[in-house]
Amino acid sequence: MKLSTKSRYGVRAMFDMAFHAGTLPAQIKDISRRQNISPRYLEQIFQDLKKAGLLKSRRGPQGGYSLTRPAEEISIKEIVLAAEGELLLVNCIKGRRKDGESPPACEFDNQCLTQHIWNEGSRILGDYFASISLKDLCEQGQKMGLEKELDH
Amino acid sequence: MKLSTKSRYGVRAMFDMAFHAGTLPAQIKDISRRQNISPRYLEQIFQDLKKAGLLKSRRGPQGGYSLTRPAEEISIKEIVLAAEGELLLVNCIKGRRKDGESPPACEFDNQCLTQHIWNEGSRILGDYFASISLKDLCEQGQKMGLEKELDH
DNA sequence: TTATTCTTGACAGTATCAGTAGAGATTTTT
DNA sequence: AAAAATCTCTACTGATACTGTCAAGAATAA
Repeated sequence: MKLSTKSRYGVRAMFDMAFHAGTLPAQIKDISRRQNISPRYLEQIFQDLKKAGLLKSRRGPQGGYSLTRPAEEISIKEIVLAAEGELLLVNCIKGRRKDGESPPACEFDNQCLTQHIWNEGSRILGDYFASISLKDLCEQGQKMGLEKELDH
Repeated sequence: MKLSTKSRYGVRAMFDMAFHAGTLPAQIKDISRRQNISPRYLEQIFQDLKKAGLLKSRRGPQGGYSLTRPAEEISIKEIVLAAEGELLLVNCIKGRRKDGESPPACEFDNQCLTQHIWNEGSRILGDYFASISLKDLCEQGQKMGLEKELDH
């Protein structure tokens, strides 16, 4: 029931980008240094975040990554979702495809009382994460007196 | 971010016991048959639930397990807690022992903005699980027309 | 052209999960 | 006292996912 480090690093990295944002894209090496995350690993995470449409990139000198949207429009939920793949406490019924080819669902299917609990729990958690934006984190960081190290 | 099968099986098994409760203790073999859970694995889970004080046991013929408290006084949170060991989305700060020997905490410690989010998420999830009792599940099971198979 | 930076895919060690298994302890029944 | 039923404890195992590392390549700015 633990979040993977991808989620935690992902959120930290995205916050870092929003907090230290300058005019030029932020680079892996700076983010990984400030956040103490393995740069090679962060690369992978950023690919996930990019696929999810949260980041855009630019190669070459002066290149790097930048947020695709303003910080107040990016929620923790989106980041966790992109990093984790999904936000479900159980695997029971995920899928439920329309083409009839349903994945190996729980054998109790709709008769399962506990299914509802896990789904509701997932929803509640997702709603909480959705209620927090990167901007919220930035404001909190400023209150705490975190130093801004402007990227360029 | 998935719950382990211990939690899911644990809740199902505890519900099963509450729902089919007779005068004598419920036995592993009956519960595992009805819930389609490996009996040897369920043994292990029940040891955890027993250590947590949710179950009591009796050996020998006519022996088995029974709930230590009425179904309305046992919440899903307690079961998940017993099976999962803890209800925390991250490992960052758990521990914080008083003897100074603190476990390897997150290097950012209190400066970590995201820590608060994960802790709050854990709390919210725990509160939801705490709001549901085994009795609630039993009532729902009755509404759904689940057949009771009284143990003895 | 060169240096910089992201991109893609493969690889590996470790830990955890999910389950199996065997031998032992306790209790009831006969 | 013996036998059978049931829980108890510990160890083991195969599969999977997690948490990285690494190498070679592609794009871009200077």
